[in-house]
Amino acid sequence: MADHPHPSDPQETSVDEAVFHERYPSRRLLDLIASRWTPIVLFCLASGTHHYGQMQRRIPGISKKMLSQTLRRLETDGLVHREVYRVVPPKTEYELTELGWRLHEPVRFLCRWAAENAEIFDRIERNRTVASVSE
Amino acid sequence: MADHPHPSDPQETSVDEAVFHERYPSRRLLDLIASRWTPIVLFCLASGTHHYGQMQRRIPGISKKMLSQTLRRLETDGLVHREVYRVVPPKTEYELTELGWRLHEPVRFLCRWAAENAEIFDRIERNRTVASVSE
DNA sequence: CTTTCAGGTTACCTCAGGGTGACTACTACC
DNA sequence: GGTAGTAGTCACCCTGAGGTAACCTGAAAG
Repeated sequence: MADHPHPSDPQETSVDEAVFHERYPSRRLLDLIASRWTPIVLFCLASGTHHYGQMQRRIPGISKKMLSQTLRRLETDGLVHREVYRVVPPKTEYELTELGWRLHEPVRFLCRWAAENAEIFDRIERNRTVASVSE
Repeated sequence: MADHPHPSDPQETSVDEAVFHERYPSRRLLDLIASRWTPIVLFCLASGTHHYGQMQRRIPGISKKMLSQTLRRLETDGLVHREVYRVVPPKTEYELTELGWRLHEPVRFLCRWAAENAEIFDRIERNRTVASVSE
């Protein structure tokens, strides 16, 4: 599948070597923010410490399962701190760690860029619908 | 699933309304760059016009199917221009459109940020392996 | 006795993204 | 007649992300 590099083409160094190998930071960053709920949860916590139920209310459409799953992943990654209070009824608090705050930065950039360039996405959508009509 | 907003909590406006609704630019941008091969192909074409086979050689691990599928999606979205030369053997050229170039911008930012903050991902990986060992 | 509340877990199902391998077309070259 | 080279498509399968619904805990309140 991965061909031998073409000896006859001098400028043909692989893209992957440069930036997108699985273990390169760019790929890792993409993997982190690509999952559906991660950036949303990150954003939610960026506005302050939250309880579980509070987050579920603030993020419409998220299921309990996905909320805990996402939080657990972020916790083991060290991006979110989870503080459990052994009271009845239970109480748990989530907040971003320093690492979490740093990751919030590129996500915030993406959102701002997307908002400022919103018209790009309208153009893309138009292209897409034109294509599907004349197909 | 999505609860009624809690009337007793004044600051509890939904995160989704703010930035991550399906139709909001930030979500659209994420959807675009989240798929495995899209940013790679974008990056590859950012270094100049390419032929199909040239790209397959420069992007190790990509299958013919995913390469054409990705290129087709980018084409119908208007991010990539495809020029077919009806010669034998066949020849096709791909290049970024103006729209494609604009989308290359945030992707490039992500890569640069990731490279500059590479140590974050090492820390995350360490956290992850520690967690899996003591589990 | 059973319902409520917060904060979950578990089992089960679906669907899309992605991978593999075979096959196509057309001509030139050996 | 066979094979190579380019640019694909097609049919099939597999995996993992994500969704749904039921269940659990433990004390307190009705």
